[in-house]
Formats: sequence, C-alpha cells, structure tokens
Amino acid sequence: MHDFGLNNEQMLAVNDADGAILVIAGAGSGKTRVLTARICALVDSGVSPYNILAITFTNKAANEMKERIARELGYDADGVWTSTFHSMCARMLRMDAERLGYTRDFTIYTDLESERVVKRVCETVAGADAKRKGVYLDHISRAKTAALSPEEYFEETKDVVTDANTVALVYRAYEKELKACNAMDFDDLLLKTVELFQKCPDVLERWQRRFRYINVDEFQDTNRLQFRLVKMLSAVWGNVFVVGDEDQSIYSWRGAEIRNILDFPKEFPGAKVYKLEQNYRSTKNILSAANNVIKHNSSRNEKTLWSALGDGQEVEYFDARTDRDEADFVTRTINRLQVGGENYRDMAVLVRANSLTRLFEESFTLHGIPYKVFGGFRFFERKEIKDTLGYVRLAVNPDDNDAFLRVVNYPKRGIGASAVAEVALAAERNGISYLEVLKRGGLLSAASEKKLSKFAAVAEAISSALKEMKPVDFMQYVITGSGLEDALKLSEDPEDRNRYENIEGLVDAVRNFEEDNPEAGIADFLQSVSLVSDSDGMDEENYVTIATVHAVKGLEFDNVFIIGLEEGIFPTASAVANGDVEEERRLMYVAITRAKRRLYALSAYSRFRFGKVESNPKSRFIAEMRGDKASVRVTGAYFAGMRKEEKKPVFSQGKKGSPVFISAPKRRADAPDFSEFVKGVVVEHAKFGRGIVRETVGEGEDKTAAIEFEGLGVKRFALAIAINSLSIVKE
DNA sequence: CTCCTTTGTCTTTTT
DNA sequence: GACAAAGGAG
Repeated sequence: MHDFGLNNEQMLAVNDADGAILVIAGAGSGKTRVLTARICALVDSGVSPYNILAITFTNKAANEMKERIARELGYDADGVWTSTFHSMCARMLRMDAERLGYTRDFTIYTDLESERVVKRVCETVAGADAKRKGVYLDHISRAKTAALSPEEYFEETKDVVTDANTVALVYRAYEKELKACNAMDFDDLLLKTVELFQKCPDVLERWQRRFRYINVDEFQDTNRLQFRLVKMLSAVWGNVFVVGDEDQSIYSWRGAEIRNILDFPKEFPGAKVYKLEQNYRSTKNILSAANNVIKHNSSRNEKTLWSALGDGQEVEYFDARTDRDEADFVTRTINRLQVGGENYRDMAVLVRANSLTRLFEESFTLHGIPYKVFGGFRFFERKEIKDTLGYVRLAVNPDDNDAFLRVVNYPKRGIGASAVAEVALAAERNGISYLEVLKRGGLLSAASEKKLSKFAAVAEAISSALKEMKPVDFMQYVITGSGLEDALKLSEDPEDRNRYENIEGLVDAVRNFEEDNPEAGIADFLQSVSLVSDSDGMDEENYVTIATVHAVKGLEFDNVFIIGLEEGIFPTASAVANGDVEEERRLMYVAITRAKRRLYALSAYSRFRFGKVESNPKSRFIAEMRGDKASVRVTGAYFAGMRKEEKKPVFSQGKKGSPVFISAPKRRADAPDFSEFVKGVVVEHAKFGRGIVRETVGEGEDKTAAIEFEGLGVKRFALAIAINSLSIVKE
C-alpha cells in the first residue's frame, strides 16, 4: 500500500474503484495526488497497468504522472498508458490510418499549417477572402468539434452565419487538400479517431477491451469530441474516473464544454460525485481573494475552498502610474524577496496576453534577474525552423504539399510564383502531389522543369537519406544537403547568422529526443514537435517564470504577480464588449490560486500598447478580490500623490459592457486640438464615469465641452484642463 | 524573379 | 511598434 497522506474525502474517491466517478477538485485540493493514488490503488488491487488509461491536459503533465506512478510502483508503471487526448489519438490513428485512407506516415498540421492551407484554398473558392482565413478556420474547427461535414455545417448555420455558404465551400476545399496531403489537423486527430471507431467496430472493441479503467484529468477543459471518445472507450467496462473543476475551465474558446463536467452525472447515470474543498496550497488571505472573485460567476456548482494554513501575508494591490512603474515594482519586489532568501524559481509573473511580457523581459535583463518566458513564440514556430522541418516533413510524407511549398524556394533557388503555380496546376490535373509532378517529369514547361530539377534532386537525396541515416545524422544532412547551411553562412544579412544557429539547434533537439526515446524515428520527432505544449520546457533551473495564465494551469508558485489588471486587458476588451466575463473571471481565479504564500496584483494607469499610450480603468477583479473584508492591502503610490485633474478613472465596478478606453492623444501645449470631442461622442471621466458630449464651444486650447453624465446632469469642462481625466470611448 | 518600399493588421488565450 | 503582405522598380 502506498501512503499518499490523503484526507478522508480523497481516500473515498481513490478507493471507489468501479463505475463512473466525478471528482470536483477545487484548486490546490490535491487533484493530481488523487489521480496518482487512484492508479496505484488499482494496480495494488490486482488490475494490470496495461488496462489503465490516464489522460492529462499536456504532455508534460502526462510525463510527470508517469514518473510519479513509476516512483510508487516501480517497473509496473510502463504499462499504464498516460498521454493527452491528441497524443493518444495520433498513436491510435497511426496503427490503423490505412482504414481511413491515410498512410501511417500522415502529417499533423498545426494551426500554422492549417492557416496556410486555408489561405491557399481561398484562391480557388469563389467569394472567399483569404484575409478572413482566421474566421474560416474558427468556423471549421467548430464544425469539426461538432462532427459536422461541410454540408451539415451549412444546413445548421445558414440562418445564423451570413457567409455560411462560403465557409462551407472553404471547409470542403480545405478537407480535400488536407486529405490529398495525407495530413490531419488537431481537430482531425480527435474526429478521425471517432470515425475510425464508428467505421471499424473491431478497432473500437480492441481498445474498449484494453482500457478497463479510464482516468481523465482537467475534465472541465474537454470538448465534445473528447467527451465522445471517453464515452465510446468506456462503453464496455464503464469505469470512468474524471477529475476537474468547472471554476477552472478556461478553454471554451477552443471548444471546451463546461457542460461535460456539469452534466456528467446525467451522461453517466449512477455516477458518484466527490467534492474536494480543502486547499493545501494557499494561505487564507489568498484563498479568500480567490473565493471573492469566483463567487460572482453564476454557472457553477457552489463550493467554497478552505485552507488549514494560516492567514499569511496580505494580498497586495499595487496601483501603478505607468506600465514601466508596474514592471519596476515587480523587479524591486523580486529583488527584495530574493535577498530575503526566496528562490527565483518560486516566483511567477502572470499575464493575460503574450504581448505584455516584453517590459518584464527588459527590466529583468537590466537588473540581472534570470527569467524564462512561456507562452508566445516558441522555438518550433520560428520561420526558419518551420522551413527546415519542411524538408523532413516532405521526406517522411511526400504528399505534404504544404511542406513542398515551404521549402521549394528556401533557400532561394529562383523559383517564383509562376513556376509554383504551374506545379500546382499539373498536380491538380493529374491528381498527384506537387513532388510527384517533379518526379514524373514532362508535365511542366521546359523552363520551369529546368529550374525545378535542382530542387527535385535535393528532395530525392534527402528522401533516400531518410531511409539510411539515424535521426541525428539525418537532421544534420537535411541542413547541409538542402543548401541551407551554405546559403545562411554566406549570407550578408546578420540575422542569418542567428537563423543558422537556431537551425543547428534542431540537431540538438533531435539528439535530446533520441536520448529520451531510443526506439523512435524522425517521424516521431516531428509528431512530438507538433504536439508540444508551452509548459513542456519548464524545468528545475532557478529562474523567474513569466507566463500567460493559460500556460501555468496546474502549476503553483510561492510568489505570484498578476499584472495588467485593467478593463480591456484582464478582462479582455472583447469579453467586456460581449458582456460575458465569466471565463475571464475563471482565468483570474486560476491566476490567484497559483499563489501559495504571496500574491501581488497590479494595474497601470497608462500603458503603451499598439504604438499608443492608452489608459484603461482598473479591472473589476480588483474590487471583487477585496470583497467585504479588506484583506487586500493597497500600496499604489499613484492615486494619493496626484494632482486633482489627473485622478485616474474610478472603478467601473461591475459596470457591464464597459468598452476599451483609449486616452485622447496627448497634444503639445502649443498645438492643442480636441477635434475628437464633438457632439454625440461617448466619453469616460475619471470622477463622473460615462457621459455623452452634448455641445462644444470654442477652438483649440479654449475649447470647452458640455458633457451629460447619467444621473449627474450636464457638466462643462475646459478640455485643456480636463483632458487628463477624460477619455473617448471607442466602441 | 527579387528586392525594396509601403501598407495593413495585430494582441486573448493553445492541444 | 513590429511584422507580414502587397505593390512597384530594377
């Protein structure tokens, strides 16, 4: 028996082996421990590890779980299948891809590739606008998650989506191209697995029989297809153990259905529900801030986390004047904490959007604070890396037209749009891939044929190298054989030096991968690259974590800074505009509950964004966090020391539909211009709130405006003076 | 065909 | 402000 130090409720959940079980696990309530303990308990009771499936949200979480189980059980852990839904599906599909008309070497297209395909496809679809590729892809993803074909999608949405027809046409063309490329996108991994199960009951049965016990972590962030997979796989044994917390559902924009967890008892009749409400992570002060925030949400199961830990330090809210002051405060505080004995690795700066990390990177670099940024640009998304991997993709899967297009003129070979268009046309006419057009020969004009023959030889050489070389050597060969090495080394562009180093980094990446997976080939490496998650790079070194809130789901830190707490940023402008901030609030809840001992919340009065200075009201979450009891200490130096007319906007507390506030552009004193203030314009005033300009008098610095505020009547302002507390509301 | 300039879009989050 | 896409000149 293994001692996990479980409390009573946890113990009950863990030892309840059979049937459908839902564990509602509040933040920091020992969710992962319960899951691990459960799997160990199953093995202890005689269940073969081979019959256990454990699904996690990221590959990193999967590996950690595997390690934990291994530590407890020893060698037995190998049999337990732990992975993400996507990795699981990829593995299952590789085994039986032929039965769906794909080869087992099918390529996984990430969003980057999907977008390129959509863009390309738009050229062939009448009425499609390539600029709207993101919108199309969004609809396509929704359709796929709902398991709708293009035709079904059109029927379902023709009354609500204005260009449903165009979307359906793009969707169909996209599907056709993906199939021709022997490629699947992220949604396909799930959808095609469901299709495989429906089409081939023998395959489904094989997996059903194998997985007697199915365990799913982070169930609040599963989508409809994932739910369906769980249902299908569990149909024989009915042993489904899911763990989640609807308050931490933060991926609905990606199709996650909170319903999956809320309706679990309905979908699995007789399901038992356990609630874990004791938090082992955070101090009381931090927890009450979290509870104060989340209780404003309506669609949730009532639960209140409690902690047996002490009150701890008060939560601190720093009211900064500018985004620079905000970064300064964080830098200073980190320094102070570090001097006081805290480790950098126990500190995290959490942001709502990737673009907010920059100032912190600058400031930390300046002050010698080691840091790592998670979320945002990833190594494998760099253009030169993507392009180089294009050669690998093409060798593994010769039908991969997207890979072909990436590398045909990289490095430059004088092959332009017209030659490529010729290839595409010939491919379309003969129903073959782009590469096949070159291999067959005689399908192009003599000039194009000649230009492309060099590339054809390169592709051919790389393709045969794939069969002969070990992954690391092959990767090195790709870099030299493609001509990239020479081109980049001889280049005069100083950036190319850097690019070359990044590309060389690929060889190391393959080497590392090979060490961890000695049996795996280069194709497995490609797959792992497609399915990496942001937190995968996190390790034990001593650095401050700068990350998006999404990227730190499931992690914890002693000291947490949540920055950018302004309306329009956190919550985001679109959430505010749509009047739906519940998911933003859950995100805030996740952010707060990452903190174990110290929590700092920050906002800035003015912030430099999109090349402009903007000013947004404080986030409603600050007021919510404080709740009835003032457990939050305000240390913002800005408000107190300000001149009267510079006072920042008051809380727009709970005001629904608050739009983004962009401050009026600062004018030089010698050329005042308040031309944006005209009759009918909606403005926000620091003290009086929202108002409408009713009348203006005068010009330039003498201009005054009469503004009507709701419930306050009309007030008159000299704009030159009032400009610091007035901003125009951009709808 | 390539290079340079200009223009437009972006910033919500990612398996 | 940064970067990609588009457009024009060589």
